[in-house]
Amino acid sequence: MFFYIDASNGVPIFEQISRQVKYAVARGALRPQEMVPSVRELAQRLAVNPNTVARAYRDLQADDVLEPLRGEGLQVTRKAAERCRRDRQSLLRQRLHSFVVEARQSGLPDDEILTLFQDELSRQPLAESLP
Amino acid sequence: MFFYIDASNGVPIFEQISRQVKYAVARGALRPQEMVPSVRELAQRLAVNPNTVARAYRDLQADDVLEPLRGEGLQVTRKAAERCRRDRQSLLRQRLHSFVVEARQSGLPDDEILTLFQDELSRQPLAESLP
Amino acid sequence: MFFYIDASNGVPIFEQISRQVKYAVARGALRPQEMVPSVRELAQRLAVNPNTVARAYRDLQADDVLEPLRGEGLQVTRKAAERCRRDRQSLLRQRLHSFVVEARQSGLPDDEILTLFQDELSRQPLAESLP
Amino acid sequence: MFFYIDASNGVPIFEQISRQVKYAVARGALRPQEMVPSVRELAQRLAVNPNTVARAYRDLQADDVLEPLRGEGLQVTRKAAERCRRDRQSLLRQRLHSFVVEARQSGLPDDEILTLFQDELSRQPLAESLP
DNA sequence: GTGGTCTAGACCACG
DNA sequence: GTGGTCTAGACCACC
Repeated sequence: MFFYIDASNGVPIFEQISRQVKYAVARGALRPQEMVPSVRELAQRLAVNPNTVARAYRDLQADDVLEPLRGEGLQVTRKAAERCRRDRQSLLRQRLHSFVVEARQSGLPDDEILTLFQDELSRQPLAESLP
Repeated sequence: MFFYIDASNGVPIFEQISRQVKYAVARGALRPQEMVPSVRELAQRLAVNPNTVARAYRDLQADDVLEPLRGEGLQVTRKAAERCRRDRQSLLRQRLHSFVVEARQSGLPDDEILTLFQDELSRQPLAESLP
Repeated sequence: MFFYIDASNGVPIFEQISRQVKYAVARGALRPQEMVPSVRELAQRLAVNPNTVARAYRDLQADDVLEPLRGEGLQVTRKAAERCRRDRQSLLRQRLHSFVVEARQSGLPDDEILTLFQDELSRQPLAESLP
Repeated sequence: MFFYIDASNGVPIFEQISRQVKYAVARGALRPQEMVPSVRELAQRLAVNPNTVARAYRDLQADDVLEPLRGEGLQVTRKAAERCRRDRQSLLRQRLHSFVVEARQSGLPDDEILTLFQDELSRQPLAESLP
């Protein structure tokens, strides 16, 4: 299974879903031409409203990451891999940017920001972050 | 002065205000016993509705960062400095945590995460981040 | 139902609402996991602005009495019952305390204070106080 | 000295002052024809804005409890004693009434309300309540 | 449908 | 002058 939803996260659920699909494609866990789970199935698995999954899939189609396979469901597009790697980079950059802006505004000195960052990296071993 | 609001930020304005007050206290730009700008004045300065500022100030009272001086306005509490430094640490930690979780999930290798981070730090010189 | 608002009471409406929710939970009229009326519905029922109800509900979330069920509404938290019973006790104690302080300061002898109290208790039969 | 102000009480300061003057008259600590302290002096003693004391004195004049003695200050009126005893009774009744209403609404059983009351009475020995 | 944010403007209490 | 409450109504995001 390739993702995990945190309902008390502030980030909208539909966006968590669509991002994680992109990330899965970016890192090769989901390959072009492969089918994604049906709306119903995924909704049940994540204990989430089907509308929410549908919305995520809709967004992913708009981004040319998924495309319908007539009557069969949705599959990852051919160009998805490249696109998702680009998106991953820019999504992360963007989050990082806003974090650094805030950290700077807060007046925390650079060395302490760096310490926080290294702490965090070492606290999250790679293994547990890919359930 | 110590406020900078970004209306197209996703983060609610009232929360940007209350955070920045906390940060200002945390870094010593605003000291215990000092008065904060009046609701009306700050509202005008930020081109924002007075109710929005009032809400931020109300939240800060609930967090024991501000207290009323009857008929005079609001002042920073005695214990605010300590509290705000703690809050700053935990607010930033929290944002960093969710970033690292996402970066890891995205499958981006650690060295590239680090590169992103260093890029961002060097791209935002200290001077321009405290307007 | 469990609300009765007195607009000419001095006590702000939003606070009357949040208190009564707590009391309803404390006495078991509203149980953990149960949904509270929607903001709009309650506002209409009490002939009050929706913002006012929203504020009460916001305060209750801050007190961990309510929690959002995304897109569904607000429900009473699991720990609410215990918390509300404690709050009820302390809210009433506090009011009683300030009353007794004032009664004593006024120089009214203890036996007359007691008489006032008993009068009041017998004048408000239980039936009419839970409309 | 016959009263004591609690600034963090919710009750407006000017009202605390005027009530306590009435109570002092009611219990005979302040007698008809006696002078009350000047606005300035009392304001300084209570560490309060002179306007606040002035407002209290204004209200007391409107209630015929104080009257000006040309150029000398304010004195307690002849009819004040009777009037203040009446007011004391009705002020306390009123507070008690709203307390009982709330206690009943809260669903706390009568015997527990009574227990709270007795606790409070025994916890505040007469001596310390008249500083 | 739900709650959340924001604006605009009125009114009040306090000092 | 200060903050606080309330109303009215618009707009948005989420489910």
